Amino acid sequence: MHEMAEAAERLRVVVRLLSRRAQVDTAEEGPTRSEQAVLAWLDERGSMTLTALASAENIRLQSMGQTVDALERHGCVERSAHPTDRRQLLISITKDGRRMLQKGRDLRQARIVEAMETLLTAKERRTLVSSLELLERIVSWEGSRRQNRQARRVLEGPQ
Amino acid sequence: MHEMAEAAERLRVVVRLLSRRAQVDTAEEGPTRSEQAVLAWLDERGSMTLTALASAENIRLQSMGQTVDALERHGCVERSAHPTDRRQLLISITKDGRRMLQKGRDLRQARIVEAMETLLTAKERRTLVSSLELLERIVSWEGSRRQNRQARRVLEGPQ
DNA sequence: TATTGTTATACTCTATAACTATA
DNA sequence: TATAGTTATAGAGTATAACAATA
Repeated sequence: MHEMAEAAERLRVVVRLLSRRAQVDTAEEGPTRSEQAVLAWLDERGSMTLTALASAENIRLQSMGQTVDALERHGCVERSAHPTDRRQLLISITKDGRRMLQKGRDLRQARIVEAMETLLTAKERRTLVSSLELLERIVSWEGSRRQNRQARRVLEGPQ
Repeated sequence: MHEMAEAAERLRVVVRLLSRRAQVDTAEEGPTRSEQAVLAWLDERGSMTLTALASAENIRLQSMGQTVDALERHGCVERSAHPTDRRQLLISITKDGRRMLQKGRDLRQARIVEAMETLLTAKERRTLVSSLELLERIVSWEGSRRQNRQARRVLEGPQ
């Protein structure tokens, strides 16, 4: 029991540090992390509404609106009218957006791949890969007690 | 080669989601995540200067100043004069600070421990624990190409 | 001159509240 | 009345720049 509490603590810390590093590593260049996530969804899905994007990322509609606004200002996405429901707007990725997506992937992966290859043995790399599935399971778990105040996340998406 | 790029991508995504979950899970109650980290350092080390805290968390002195200011306003830490060097201020945790630290630990760990115990088998838990050491190694790696513009981090601390 | 710290300002990512337009 | 989206505002967690005090 104590053992899992300690593991949870270490996980929390390392996640916070990794998260900050991811933020710092791509400053100045390429899309921000949340922009990157949106571009990846649009690249995979073709086009999505704001509501769908917000639900996919498990954030509020209004928060997603700000990210999409920024992407639109940079010419990475476009809004277009929904064919039948005039309340909805379909958001799609542009050619420039795809370029940004690739640039973001390259920038973000470079350091972490180098770290994995430099620091870990082949066996350790396998352990790490195995644990990814476990972390993904944990992060998509909704908890047993209270429901989130928000709609279910759709976690099977890209980034 | 491709395999590690994919692993890096998955790691990046899961870290971002875990990080947001950690943010959301403790809203409204207890210390914020960065306050929590500072309280944990002070609890372990007794007292530290602002510079030492900033270096420990690998953030700028000015950023740490803001976190410490907030903690001081809430009565969780105190500043006191350094015995010999009048430029330095020693920051230490108060009794209220220790209470907050414990509260934060309880709040933050509850969900993740429950997830680990509910979702993972004993073997999977061992895999996860093994991978923590690997992630810690990766996050403390400085990279081979360019040096960070910042001082080295001291990573062996608590949270 | 180098080190420690403060103050001012800004950006990212998320939130809530109040609103409009359409179904 | 419910749903899709916008606008305004705020807080957490960083950052940089310019400064003052002390070593």
